[in-house]
Amino acid sequence: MIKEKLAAIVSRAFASACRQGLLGAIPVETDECPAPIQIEKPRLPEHGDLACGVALKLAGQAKIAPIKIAQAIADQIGREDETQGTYLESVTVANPGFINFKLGTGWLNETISDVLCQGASYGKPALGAGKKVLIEYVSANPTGDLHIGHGRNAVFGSCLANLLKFAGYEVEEEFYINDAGEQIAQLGRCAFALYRILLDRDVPYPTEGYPQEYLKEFLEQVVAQVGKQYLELSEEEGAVKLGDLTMKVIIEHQRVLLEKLHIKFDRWYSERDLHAADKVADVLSEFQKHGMSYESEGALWLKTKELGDERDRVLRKSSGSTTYLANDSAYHLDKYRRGYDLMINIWGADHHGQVPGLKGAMKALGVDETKLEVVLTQIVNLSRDGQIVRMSKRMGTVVMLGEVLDEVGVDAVRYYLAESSPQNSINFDLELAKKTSRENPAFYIQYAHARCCAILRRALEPMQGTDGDKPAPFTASDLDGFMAEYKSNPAVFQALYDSDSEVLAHQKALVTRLESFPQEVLEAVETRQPGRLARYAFELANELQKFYEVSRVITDQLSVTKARLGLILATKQVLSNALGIIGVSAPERM
RNA sequence: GUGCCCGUAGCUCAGCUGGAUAGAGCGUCGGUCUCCGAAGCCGAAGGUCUCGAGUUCGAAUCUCGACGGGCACGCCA
Repeated sequence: MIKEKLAAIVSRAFASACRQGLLGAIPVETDECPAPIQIEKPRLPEHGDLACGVALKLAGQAKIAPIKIAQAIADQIGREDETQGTYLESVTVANPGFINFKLGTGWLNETISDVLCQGASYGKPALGAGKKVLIEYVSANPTGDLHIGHGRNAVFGSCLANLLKFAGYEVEEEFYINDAGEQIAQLGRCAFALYRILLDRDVPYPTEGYPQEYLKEFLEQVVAQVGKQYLELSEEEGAVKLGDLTMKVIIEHQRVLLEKLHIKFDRWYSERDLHAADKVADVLSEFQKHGMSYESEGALWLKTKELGDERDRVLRKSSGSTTYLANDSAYHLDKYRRGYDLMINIWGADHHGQVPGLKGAMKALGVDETKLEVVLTQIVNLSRDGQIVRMSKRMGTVVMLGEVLDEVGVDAVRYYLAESSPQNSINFDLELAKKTSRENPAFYIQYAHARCCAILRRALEPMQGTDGDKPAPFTASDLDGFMAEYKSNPAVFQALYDSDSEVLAHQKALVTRLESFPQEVLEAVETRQPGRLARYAFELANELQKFYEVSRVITDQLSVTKARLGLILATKQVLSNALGIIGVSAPERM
């Protein structure tokens, strides 16, 4: 990476300047720069391609003006062998103490060559190698449809999984089904009543529970499957039977919907299995063994207050049934025993209050709780015609994920839901998303990719002109030959640049953007923010468009055409890599 | 009442391990196709970064306090 190479150069220059006693109060024997050397892209183009502000940070210790430090360091740089020739065009110093670099084309050309050599692996960091990660997300209750909030959780989890896979982790994606407990019993009661109502029986619908409207479509499917055969069951048996049938239909509905969003789980983990394998009882005895639980008022409590929570929490109610925390502890202990290096849960922010309890439980079990990360995704506010639609299961105004998908399309939904950082809420206006669907960022990025493909097709097609048709510029085997050259000789790319400084700036900007992809990936992984790559893809698309406006790719000069075709191929590759991580398709034409 | 998240252009959002004149998109207004996809590009207008203190040579960024919005505080799940 260029930034690293520059940082190394600055670091050597620092040591050299230091030895010569040019850095004020900083001792001459200091070899390691006491401030981090960060290379950044300046906001303004006249400040060069890259810049380093380390002199500002050293000013305090050196007790001399930052500009003098910058000058002293910059003076050392020209003497390095590596900077001779094509790599660095200029090194200048600017107030208040920045060192500004104007890049030559050496590294840029190597970047393009690198992209083409590495292809779909370009930008892949090595940090995940050999590490196993479990990402648990969505985990919606099997009692109803998925809404847009689930969609956000789903898209975020899926993008994070893609990102970590790209980074070399061995990733498993898991959906935890809460298919036990009181909510399922309640679903059963509602389902059995609605079943009979749909079959013209006059029975009362439970006042407590899920609204009829909400369950109707699922019960209609159940009726279609099983007919009248359960009509005469007792209330108790009917609730169990219809609850199970309805739940199956709902889970299948959720699975199909998620698949439409291009999400496929490796495992659907059932809470019932947890109970059936006595894992909840196990975890309770583990707590006991660690001396972390006690009985009081007929209930069993976990000593979470000792472990950073605000109070102790109940594990087993006086009724004898276990709490959500106990079940969840059992589930997470099971995850630990499966041996992952990292476990990430994606939860809706409305569950943030559970984090201390679960973390406390993991501490109580003596497992390394830092292996468990919980990412909270804030809510999605949907609006329609500018009116906010509140999401409440009790109201008929809920907009379901399926509806949004049908209206806006998978790619746009994934892009919009992936783009924002999880801790920020999203305002998703359906009418706006539809109205601007041709101009939305997802489309724009795809358009850029399609444009690259169109140019490459052009290179292989006969040219039609007013003075008659000309044969196709190149054949497929010509392009294969070019590719071999691109990979082995970065100098072929020298021909792509213009001498006009404004045009040259666009050309360099595009390559520089390709160059920063690996860094973007690294930062996205470290901060668990795949959304950064969505925004990166947009910026790359924008650089391509600017390049395209001023740089004709297919020209009558072979060396120029060859170099620019290579750049187009590289841009297409990186767009595709970035889109792949956020799960948006990269179309050849549109 | 307590805890967590958020507050940046008319709207939607970046930037937040402190650094140069705070950036995009949409919307608005104005340019731009005999030429590889104009679904594009260029330009203009639009900001006391909610407010107030503090730390600092320097704060949208860090600290504290207001104000505003959201969420959570069960022997529910």
